[in-house]
Amino acid sequence: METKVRFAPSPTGPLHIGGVRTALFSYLFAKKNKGVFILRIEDTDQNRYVEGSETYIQNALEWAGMIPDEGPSNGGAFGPYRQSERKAIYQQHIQELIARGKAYYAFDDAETLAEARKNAEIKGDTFRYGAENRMQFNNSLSLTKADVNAQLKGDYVVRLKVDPGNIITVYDEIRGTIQQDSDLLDDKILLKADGMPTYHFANVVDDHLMEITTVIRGEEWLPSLPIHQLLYDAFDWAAPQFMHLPLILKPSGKGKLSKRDGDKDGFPVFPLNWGDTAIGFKESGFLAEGFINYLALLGWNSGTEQEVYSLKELESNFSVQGIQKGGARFDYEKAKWINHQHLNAMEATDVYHYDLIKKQLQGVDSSKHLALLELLKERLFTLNDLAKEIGWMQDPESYDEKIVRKLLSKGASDIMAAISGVINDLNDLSGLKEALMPWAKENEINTGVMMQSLRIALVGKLAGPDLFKICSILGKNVTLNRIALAISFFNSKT
RNA sequence: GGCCCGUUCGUCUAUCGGUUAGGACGCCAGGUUUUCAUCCUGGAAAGAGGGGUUCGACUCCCCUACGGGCUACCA
Repeated sequence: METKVRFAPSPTGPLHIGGVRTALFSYLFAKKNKGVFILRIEDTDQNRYVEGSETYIQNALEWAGMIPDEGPSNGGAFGPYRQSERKAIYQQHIQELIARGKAYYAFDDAETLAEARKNAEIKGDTFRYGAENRMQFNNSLSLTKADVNAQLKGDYVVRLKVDPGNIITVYDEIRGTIQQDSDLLDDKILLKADGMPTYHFANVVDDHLMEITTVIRGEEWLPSLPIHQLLYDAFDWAAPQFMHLPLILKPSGKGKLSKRDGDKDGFPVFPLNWGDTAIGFKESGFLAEGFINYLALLGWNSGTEQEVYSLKELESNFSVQGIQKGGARFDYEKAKWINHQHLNAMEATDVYHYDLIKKQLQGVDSSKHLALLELLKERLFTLNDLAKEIGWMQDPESYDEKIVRKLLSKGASDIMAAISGVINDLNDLSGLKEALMPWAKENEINTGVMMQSLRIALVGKLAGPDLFKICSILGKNVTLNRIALAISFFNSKT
């Protein structure tokens, strides 16, 4: 049987990093098994619907390189792929469940239930709408047929009829067998008063109809797995296999990772920008593969010591055995390091394709762009790091005075003047090192002082890439000019 | 509160009864770079606690602690 995995987010805002990882594991599992990856939009809650979310989800998946084989935008044989467009399907199936005696109508209003909940709480109990008390409420099990028919003209919901006294056994591929006493389960609402299904019902019906073989979702769904199993049983359907992924936790402290953590410590928790309210990994200078690579490592490992993977490598190396049970803390430093590995492995010409890179290169002579990237890409952890690495393309605004004083006492001005002479005799500066080093030796000039003086003259401080490469990129005129500028500054200090 | 899941260096993790408990990020030191970063080498750093089972437990079982999730006509 062909493996079919779905990613089923709700369009309630930008896709969180945890959602992306669920998508990633689903995608990887599908690809690993030469199966199908499906996107299904779970928009059954009209109150929480946020405009633009679906587009965001699509864009995020596309950026990450996880293109769905079937979904709302590209269709497929099992559509529609938006739950809001499948109302008739749910209606039909809810009728089947009622006919089978596995579900029933309920007419209790919100106040009644709220009060019952409050009373239970006062007694220290957990409120449950179930076998032990369902006859005390207004529903098609407790009311006469005539009353039910009358009530059906107004608002109603449909509830699952959970039989008491059973031990429900479910199986999770990551955690193994899990058992649950059915007495502790609620008669969950399957169909809401607005005619829309709840998650539990829509999910089971759709997964079955779409012939999903493997359900991969967050750990928060584990407690409702027995309910879902009951639903499959009620329809006489075979349940798919289940994998419940561990959560992504805050970098430190308690709880799961939230947008707030990112805002506080200045890192993204979303794949892409969401208006100006949330920053994305993409805009923060991450390569899609670096981002995905890090995410894969949060809760999965190959069992080898390899940590840097391309998407393709992840697709072929992915395995359920490598999925972690416990939650994983988010670590932005490691994420950047992974990104750095990917960046470093790229050709400069490929790095140059990124808009983020081009933006930082604006105002720089375009004939020098590639040479700059060649020189600097190994220093980048994110694409956005380029700007601070090319500061020396501008004449220095100031000189590190502490170093200047030190160099002054060692005759820096005279050395620089002499260097100017050497440079002046050169046609271009690509051979500067070969010219300057022997010259210094010959004239018994301290190379340390020479190099430091030159660096201060060109950069203003003792930092940055190889000096001779800097000179070469800057060119003869700029180099000479900066040395002259530095000499006059040095002299003003004496 | 009830139910469910989890727990190896600070962090991500390897180990699937017998190991000097391995790797990576971060940190520290040294080297390369006559600078900084990169890079290379080295170092410090872990089995939550208590009971079992076993010749032998990080590994299997139980209890406790801690962490997380669920407990909506939200997903």
